[in-house]
Amino acid sequence: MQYSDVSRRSIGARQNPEAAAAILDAAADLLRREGLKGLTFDAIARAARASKTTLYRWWPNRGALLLAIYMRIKGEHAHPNTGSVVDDVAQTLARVFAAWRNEGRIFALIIAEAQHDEAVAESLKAFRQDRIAGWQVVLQRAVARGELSTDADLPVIAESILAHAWLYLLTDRLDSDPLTLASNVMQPWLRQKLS
Amino acid sequence: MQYSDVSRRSIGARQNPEAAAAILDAAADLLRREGLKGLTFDAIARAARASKTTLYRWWPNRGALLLAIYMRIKGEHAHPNTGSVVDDVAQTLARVFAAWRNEGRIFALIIAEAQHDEAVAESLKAFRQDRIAGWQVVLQRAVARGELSTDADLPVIAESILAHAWLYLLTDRLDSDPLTLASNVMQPWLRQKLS
Amino acid sequence: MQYSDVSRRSIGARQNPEAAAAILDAAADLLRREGLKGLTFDAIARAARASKTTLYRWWPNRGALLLAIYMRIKGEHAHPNTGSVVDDVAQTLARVFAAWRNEGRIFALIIAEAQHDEAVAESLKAFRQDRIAGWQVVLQRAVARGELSTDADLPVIAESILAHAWLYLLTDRLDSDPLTLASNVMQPWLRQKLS
Amino acid sequence: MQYSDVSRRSIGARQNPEAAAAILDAAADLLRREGLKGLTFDAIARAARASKTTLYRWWPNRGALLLAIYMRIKGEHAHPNTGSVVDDVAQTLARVFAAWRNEGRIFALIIAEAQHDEAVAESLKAFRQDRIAGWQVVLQRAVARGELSTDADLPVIAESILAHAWLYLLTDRLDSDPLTLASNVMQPWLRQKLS
DNA sequence: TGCTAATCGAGACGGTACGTCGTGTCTTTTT
DNA sequence: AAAAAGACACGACGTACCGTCTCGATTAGCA
Repeated sequence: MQYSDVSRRSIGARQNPEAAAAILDAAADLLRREGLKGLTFDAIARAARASKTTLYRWWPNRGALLLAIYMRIKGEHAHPNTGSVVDDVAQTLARVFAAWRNEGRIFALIIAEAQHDEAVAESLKAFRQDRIAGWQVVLQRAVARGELSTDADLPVIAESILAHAWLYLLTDRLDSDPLTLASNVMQPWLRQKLS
Repeated sequence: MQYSDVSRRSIGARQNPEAAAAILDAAADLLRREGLKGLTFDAIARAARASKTTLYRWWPNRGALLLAIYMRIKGEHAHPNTGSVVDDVAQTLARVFAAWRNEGRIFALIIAEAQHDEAVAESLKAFRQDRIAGWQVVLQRAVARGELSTDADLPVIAESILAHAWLYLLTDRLDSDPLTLASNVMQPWLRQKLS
Repeated sequence: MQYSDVSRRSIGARQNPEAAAAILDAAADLLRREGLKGLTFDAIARAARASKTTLYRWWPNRGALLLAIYMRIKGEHAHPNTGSVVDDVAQTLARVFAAWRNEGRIFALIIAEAQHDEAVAESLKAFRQDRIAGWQVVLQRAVARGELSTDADLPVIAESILAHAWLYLLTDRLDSDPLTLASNVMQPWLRQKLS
Repeated sequence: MQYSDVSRRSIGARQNPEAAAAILDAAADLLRREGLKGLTFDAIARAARASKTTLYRWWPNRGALLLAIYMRIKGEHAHPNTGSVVDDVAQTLARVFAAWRNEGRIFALIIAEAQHDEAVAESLKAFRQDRIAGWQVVLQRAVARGELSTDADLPVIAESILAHAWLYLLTDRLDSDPLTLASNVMQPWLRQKLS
């Protein structure tokens, strides 16, 4: 099956963003329709009327492509600011879990792919570090509010959140209540515990 | 490279245990030497001097084979009792990480396989719940010692430990210092916090 | 386009002659219809409903395949025995030229292929030596008849005939009169020259 | 590997001879170093620091390019006059074979290319007829000397020499002894035969 | 004792994907 | 108008794995 009707041309000695867009569209579509097994470079090229060379020029391996698909679908998001770090975490987890569910668990597949593909592992590492950094914003606000101690090890907390999120993804529990999870994860770090 | 020197014969109208053993040995060995990529049915058959028919007869897919390898390798183990929950956790993590490293990260591949193999996912779930239960022993001793509050949610703590262990496995950080990790994970739950 | 309707199965741990036959049929057909450019391993496999692996198992390179096609089309032939070596050569050349014409000049393509493919060159060399040996039969009869001197260097004469035949093939003169050519080539070697 | 260090620029609305020269140099060099397989438009462009556009503008196909390379390399040469036709032929063959060897057997590739390129075939035909005419000079001297009969068919003899030369080229036997070949080819035509 | 039935090694088979390479066309920017 | 540069669609290359199959040899248990 073919995704685009027409193929594109070169636009000179530089990469054509239209090609990348068409490829990602076709790939995301394929993934949704056929699952991970159907997401081959051959099939994507066929569907996008692109050449495999072009695919490999943009993304040198399957993992890079998966990450690109993921990034494109995920979109941007700001961290919520509810005034409570537990709620902030809960809301963020809710949004992330929803996204993971809708995308056919692409992200789980990326993690799986990283287990036997060095390059994917590398890309995933960079992505993970970016996410860890992202959580710091939320946590720093909690410190400012006095919810967390000023000497709390924020990267450790961020990684803990991430570890739980991944576990829930990998064990197919994305339907769990995010608030409960957020509470379980964050509770021990809070300064004033509920009596 | 070839694992067995001689090939086996049929021993009549029943399965030959030697064949199964040779196959699992060869598979485990391949996994250690060549990594996850090299663990193909073709390569295993070649190395074990077995026929693909035999492999497929016993283990119809890669997931089944992986679980068989893992079950064969992993042995039993008791939880240590050092008098400090952080040390207990650290020692256990050290042992688990060492095992995971030596096995060529089979367990990571099983998690990966579970992402697109229902049967493997099911087996993995049972295994995970067993591990969670196992941690309770260590944590209950900590409660008895007064390190943890009596109303601490032990399954939540156990799952937190597991989440971090998995994260470290999946992100290829099995060489990290187990004590640091144990400390980071357990610290917030301890009763005596630093003022 | 597809040549065979059904694909074949394995017939055990040995090559299936039906597969080879279907492949050669499809290849010959493709060559006739599409020319040398269309004769790719991919296209042949597609047309014959065979896997590329099977093609490569039988013929490791294009030249070997070309030779096989040639051999299959060419068929067997005995050297004529007219009582005159010039006529024998003329008749054989006539038959060879006719075959070369009908086959879309496959043999010229084989020679061409041999110019940049070591393996083809090797196969062609073996074939050529076989042909040289074949000519000896005709020449020995001529020696017996007294047409050629007993100390004539038969391989040299045979190679001379072959050189001329190749030249006519490669320069697209297969329509030339074989008797004139035979006469030109053989005349100087004959013992009794026509006055 | 790169043939030119710097790339050239346009010299206005006309072709840049430096570009043509660099391209032919690079092509000839590539042919010598990498063989016929390595002589691709991509590789030439890379080595000559030229753009493929320029290559295709000047030589629309491989045959045209090959002929250009050959014309550029081959120089002029006179036929030797040793007093013996066999030696004349031997010396000429020696020179031709040496040239063919040094050129990376370009001429063989031209013959090959002519098998599926009409234009190349045409050029090759003209070249061949020129060579036949060239041989007449040598043969006429032999007639004058009495080595050949006055009613010998010189074009036939010339073509015979050429047929053998081509055969040796195409079957990769350019290292053969030219004197033996010349003797084998010319012997039967000589007037004084060994009794 | 001979027959049946299942297993074994072996490896060919049709498929399909891989990642790379060459082809000929194109656009852009510079001269 | 020509030059370098290089992206593009296309499609072939040769290899690897997959899962299925057929074969001939083997051997235990049943008749």
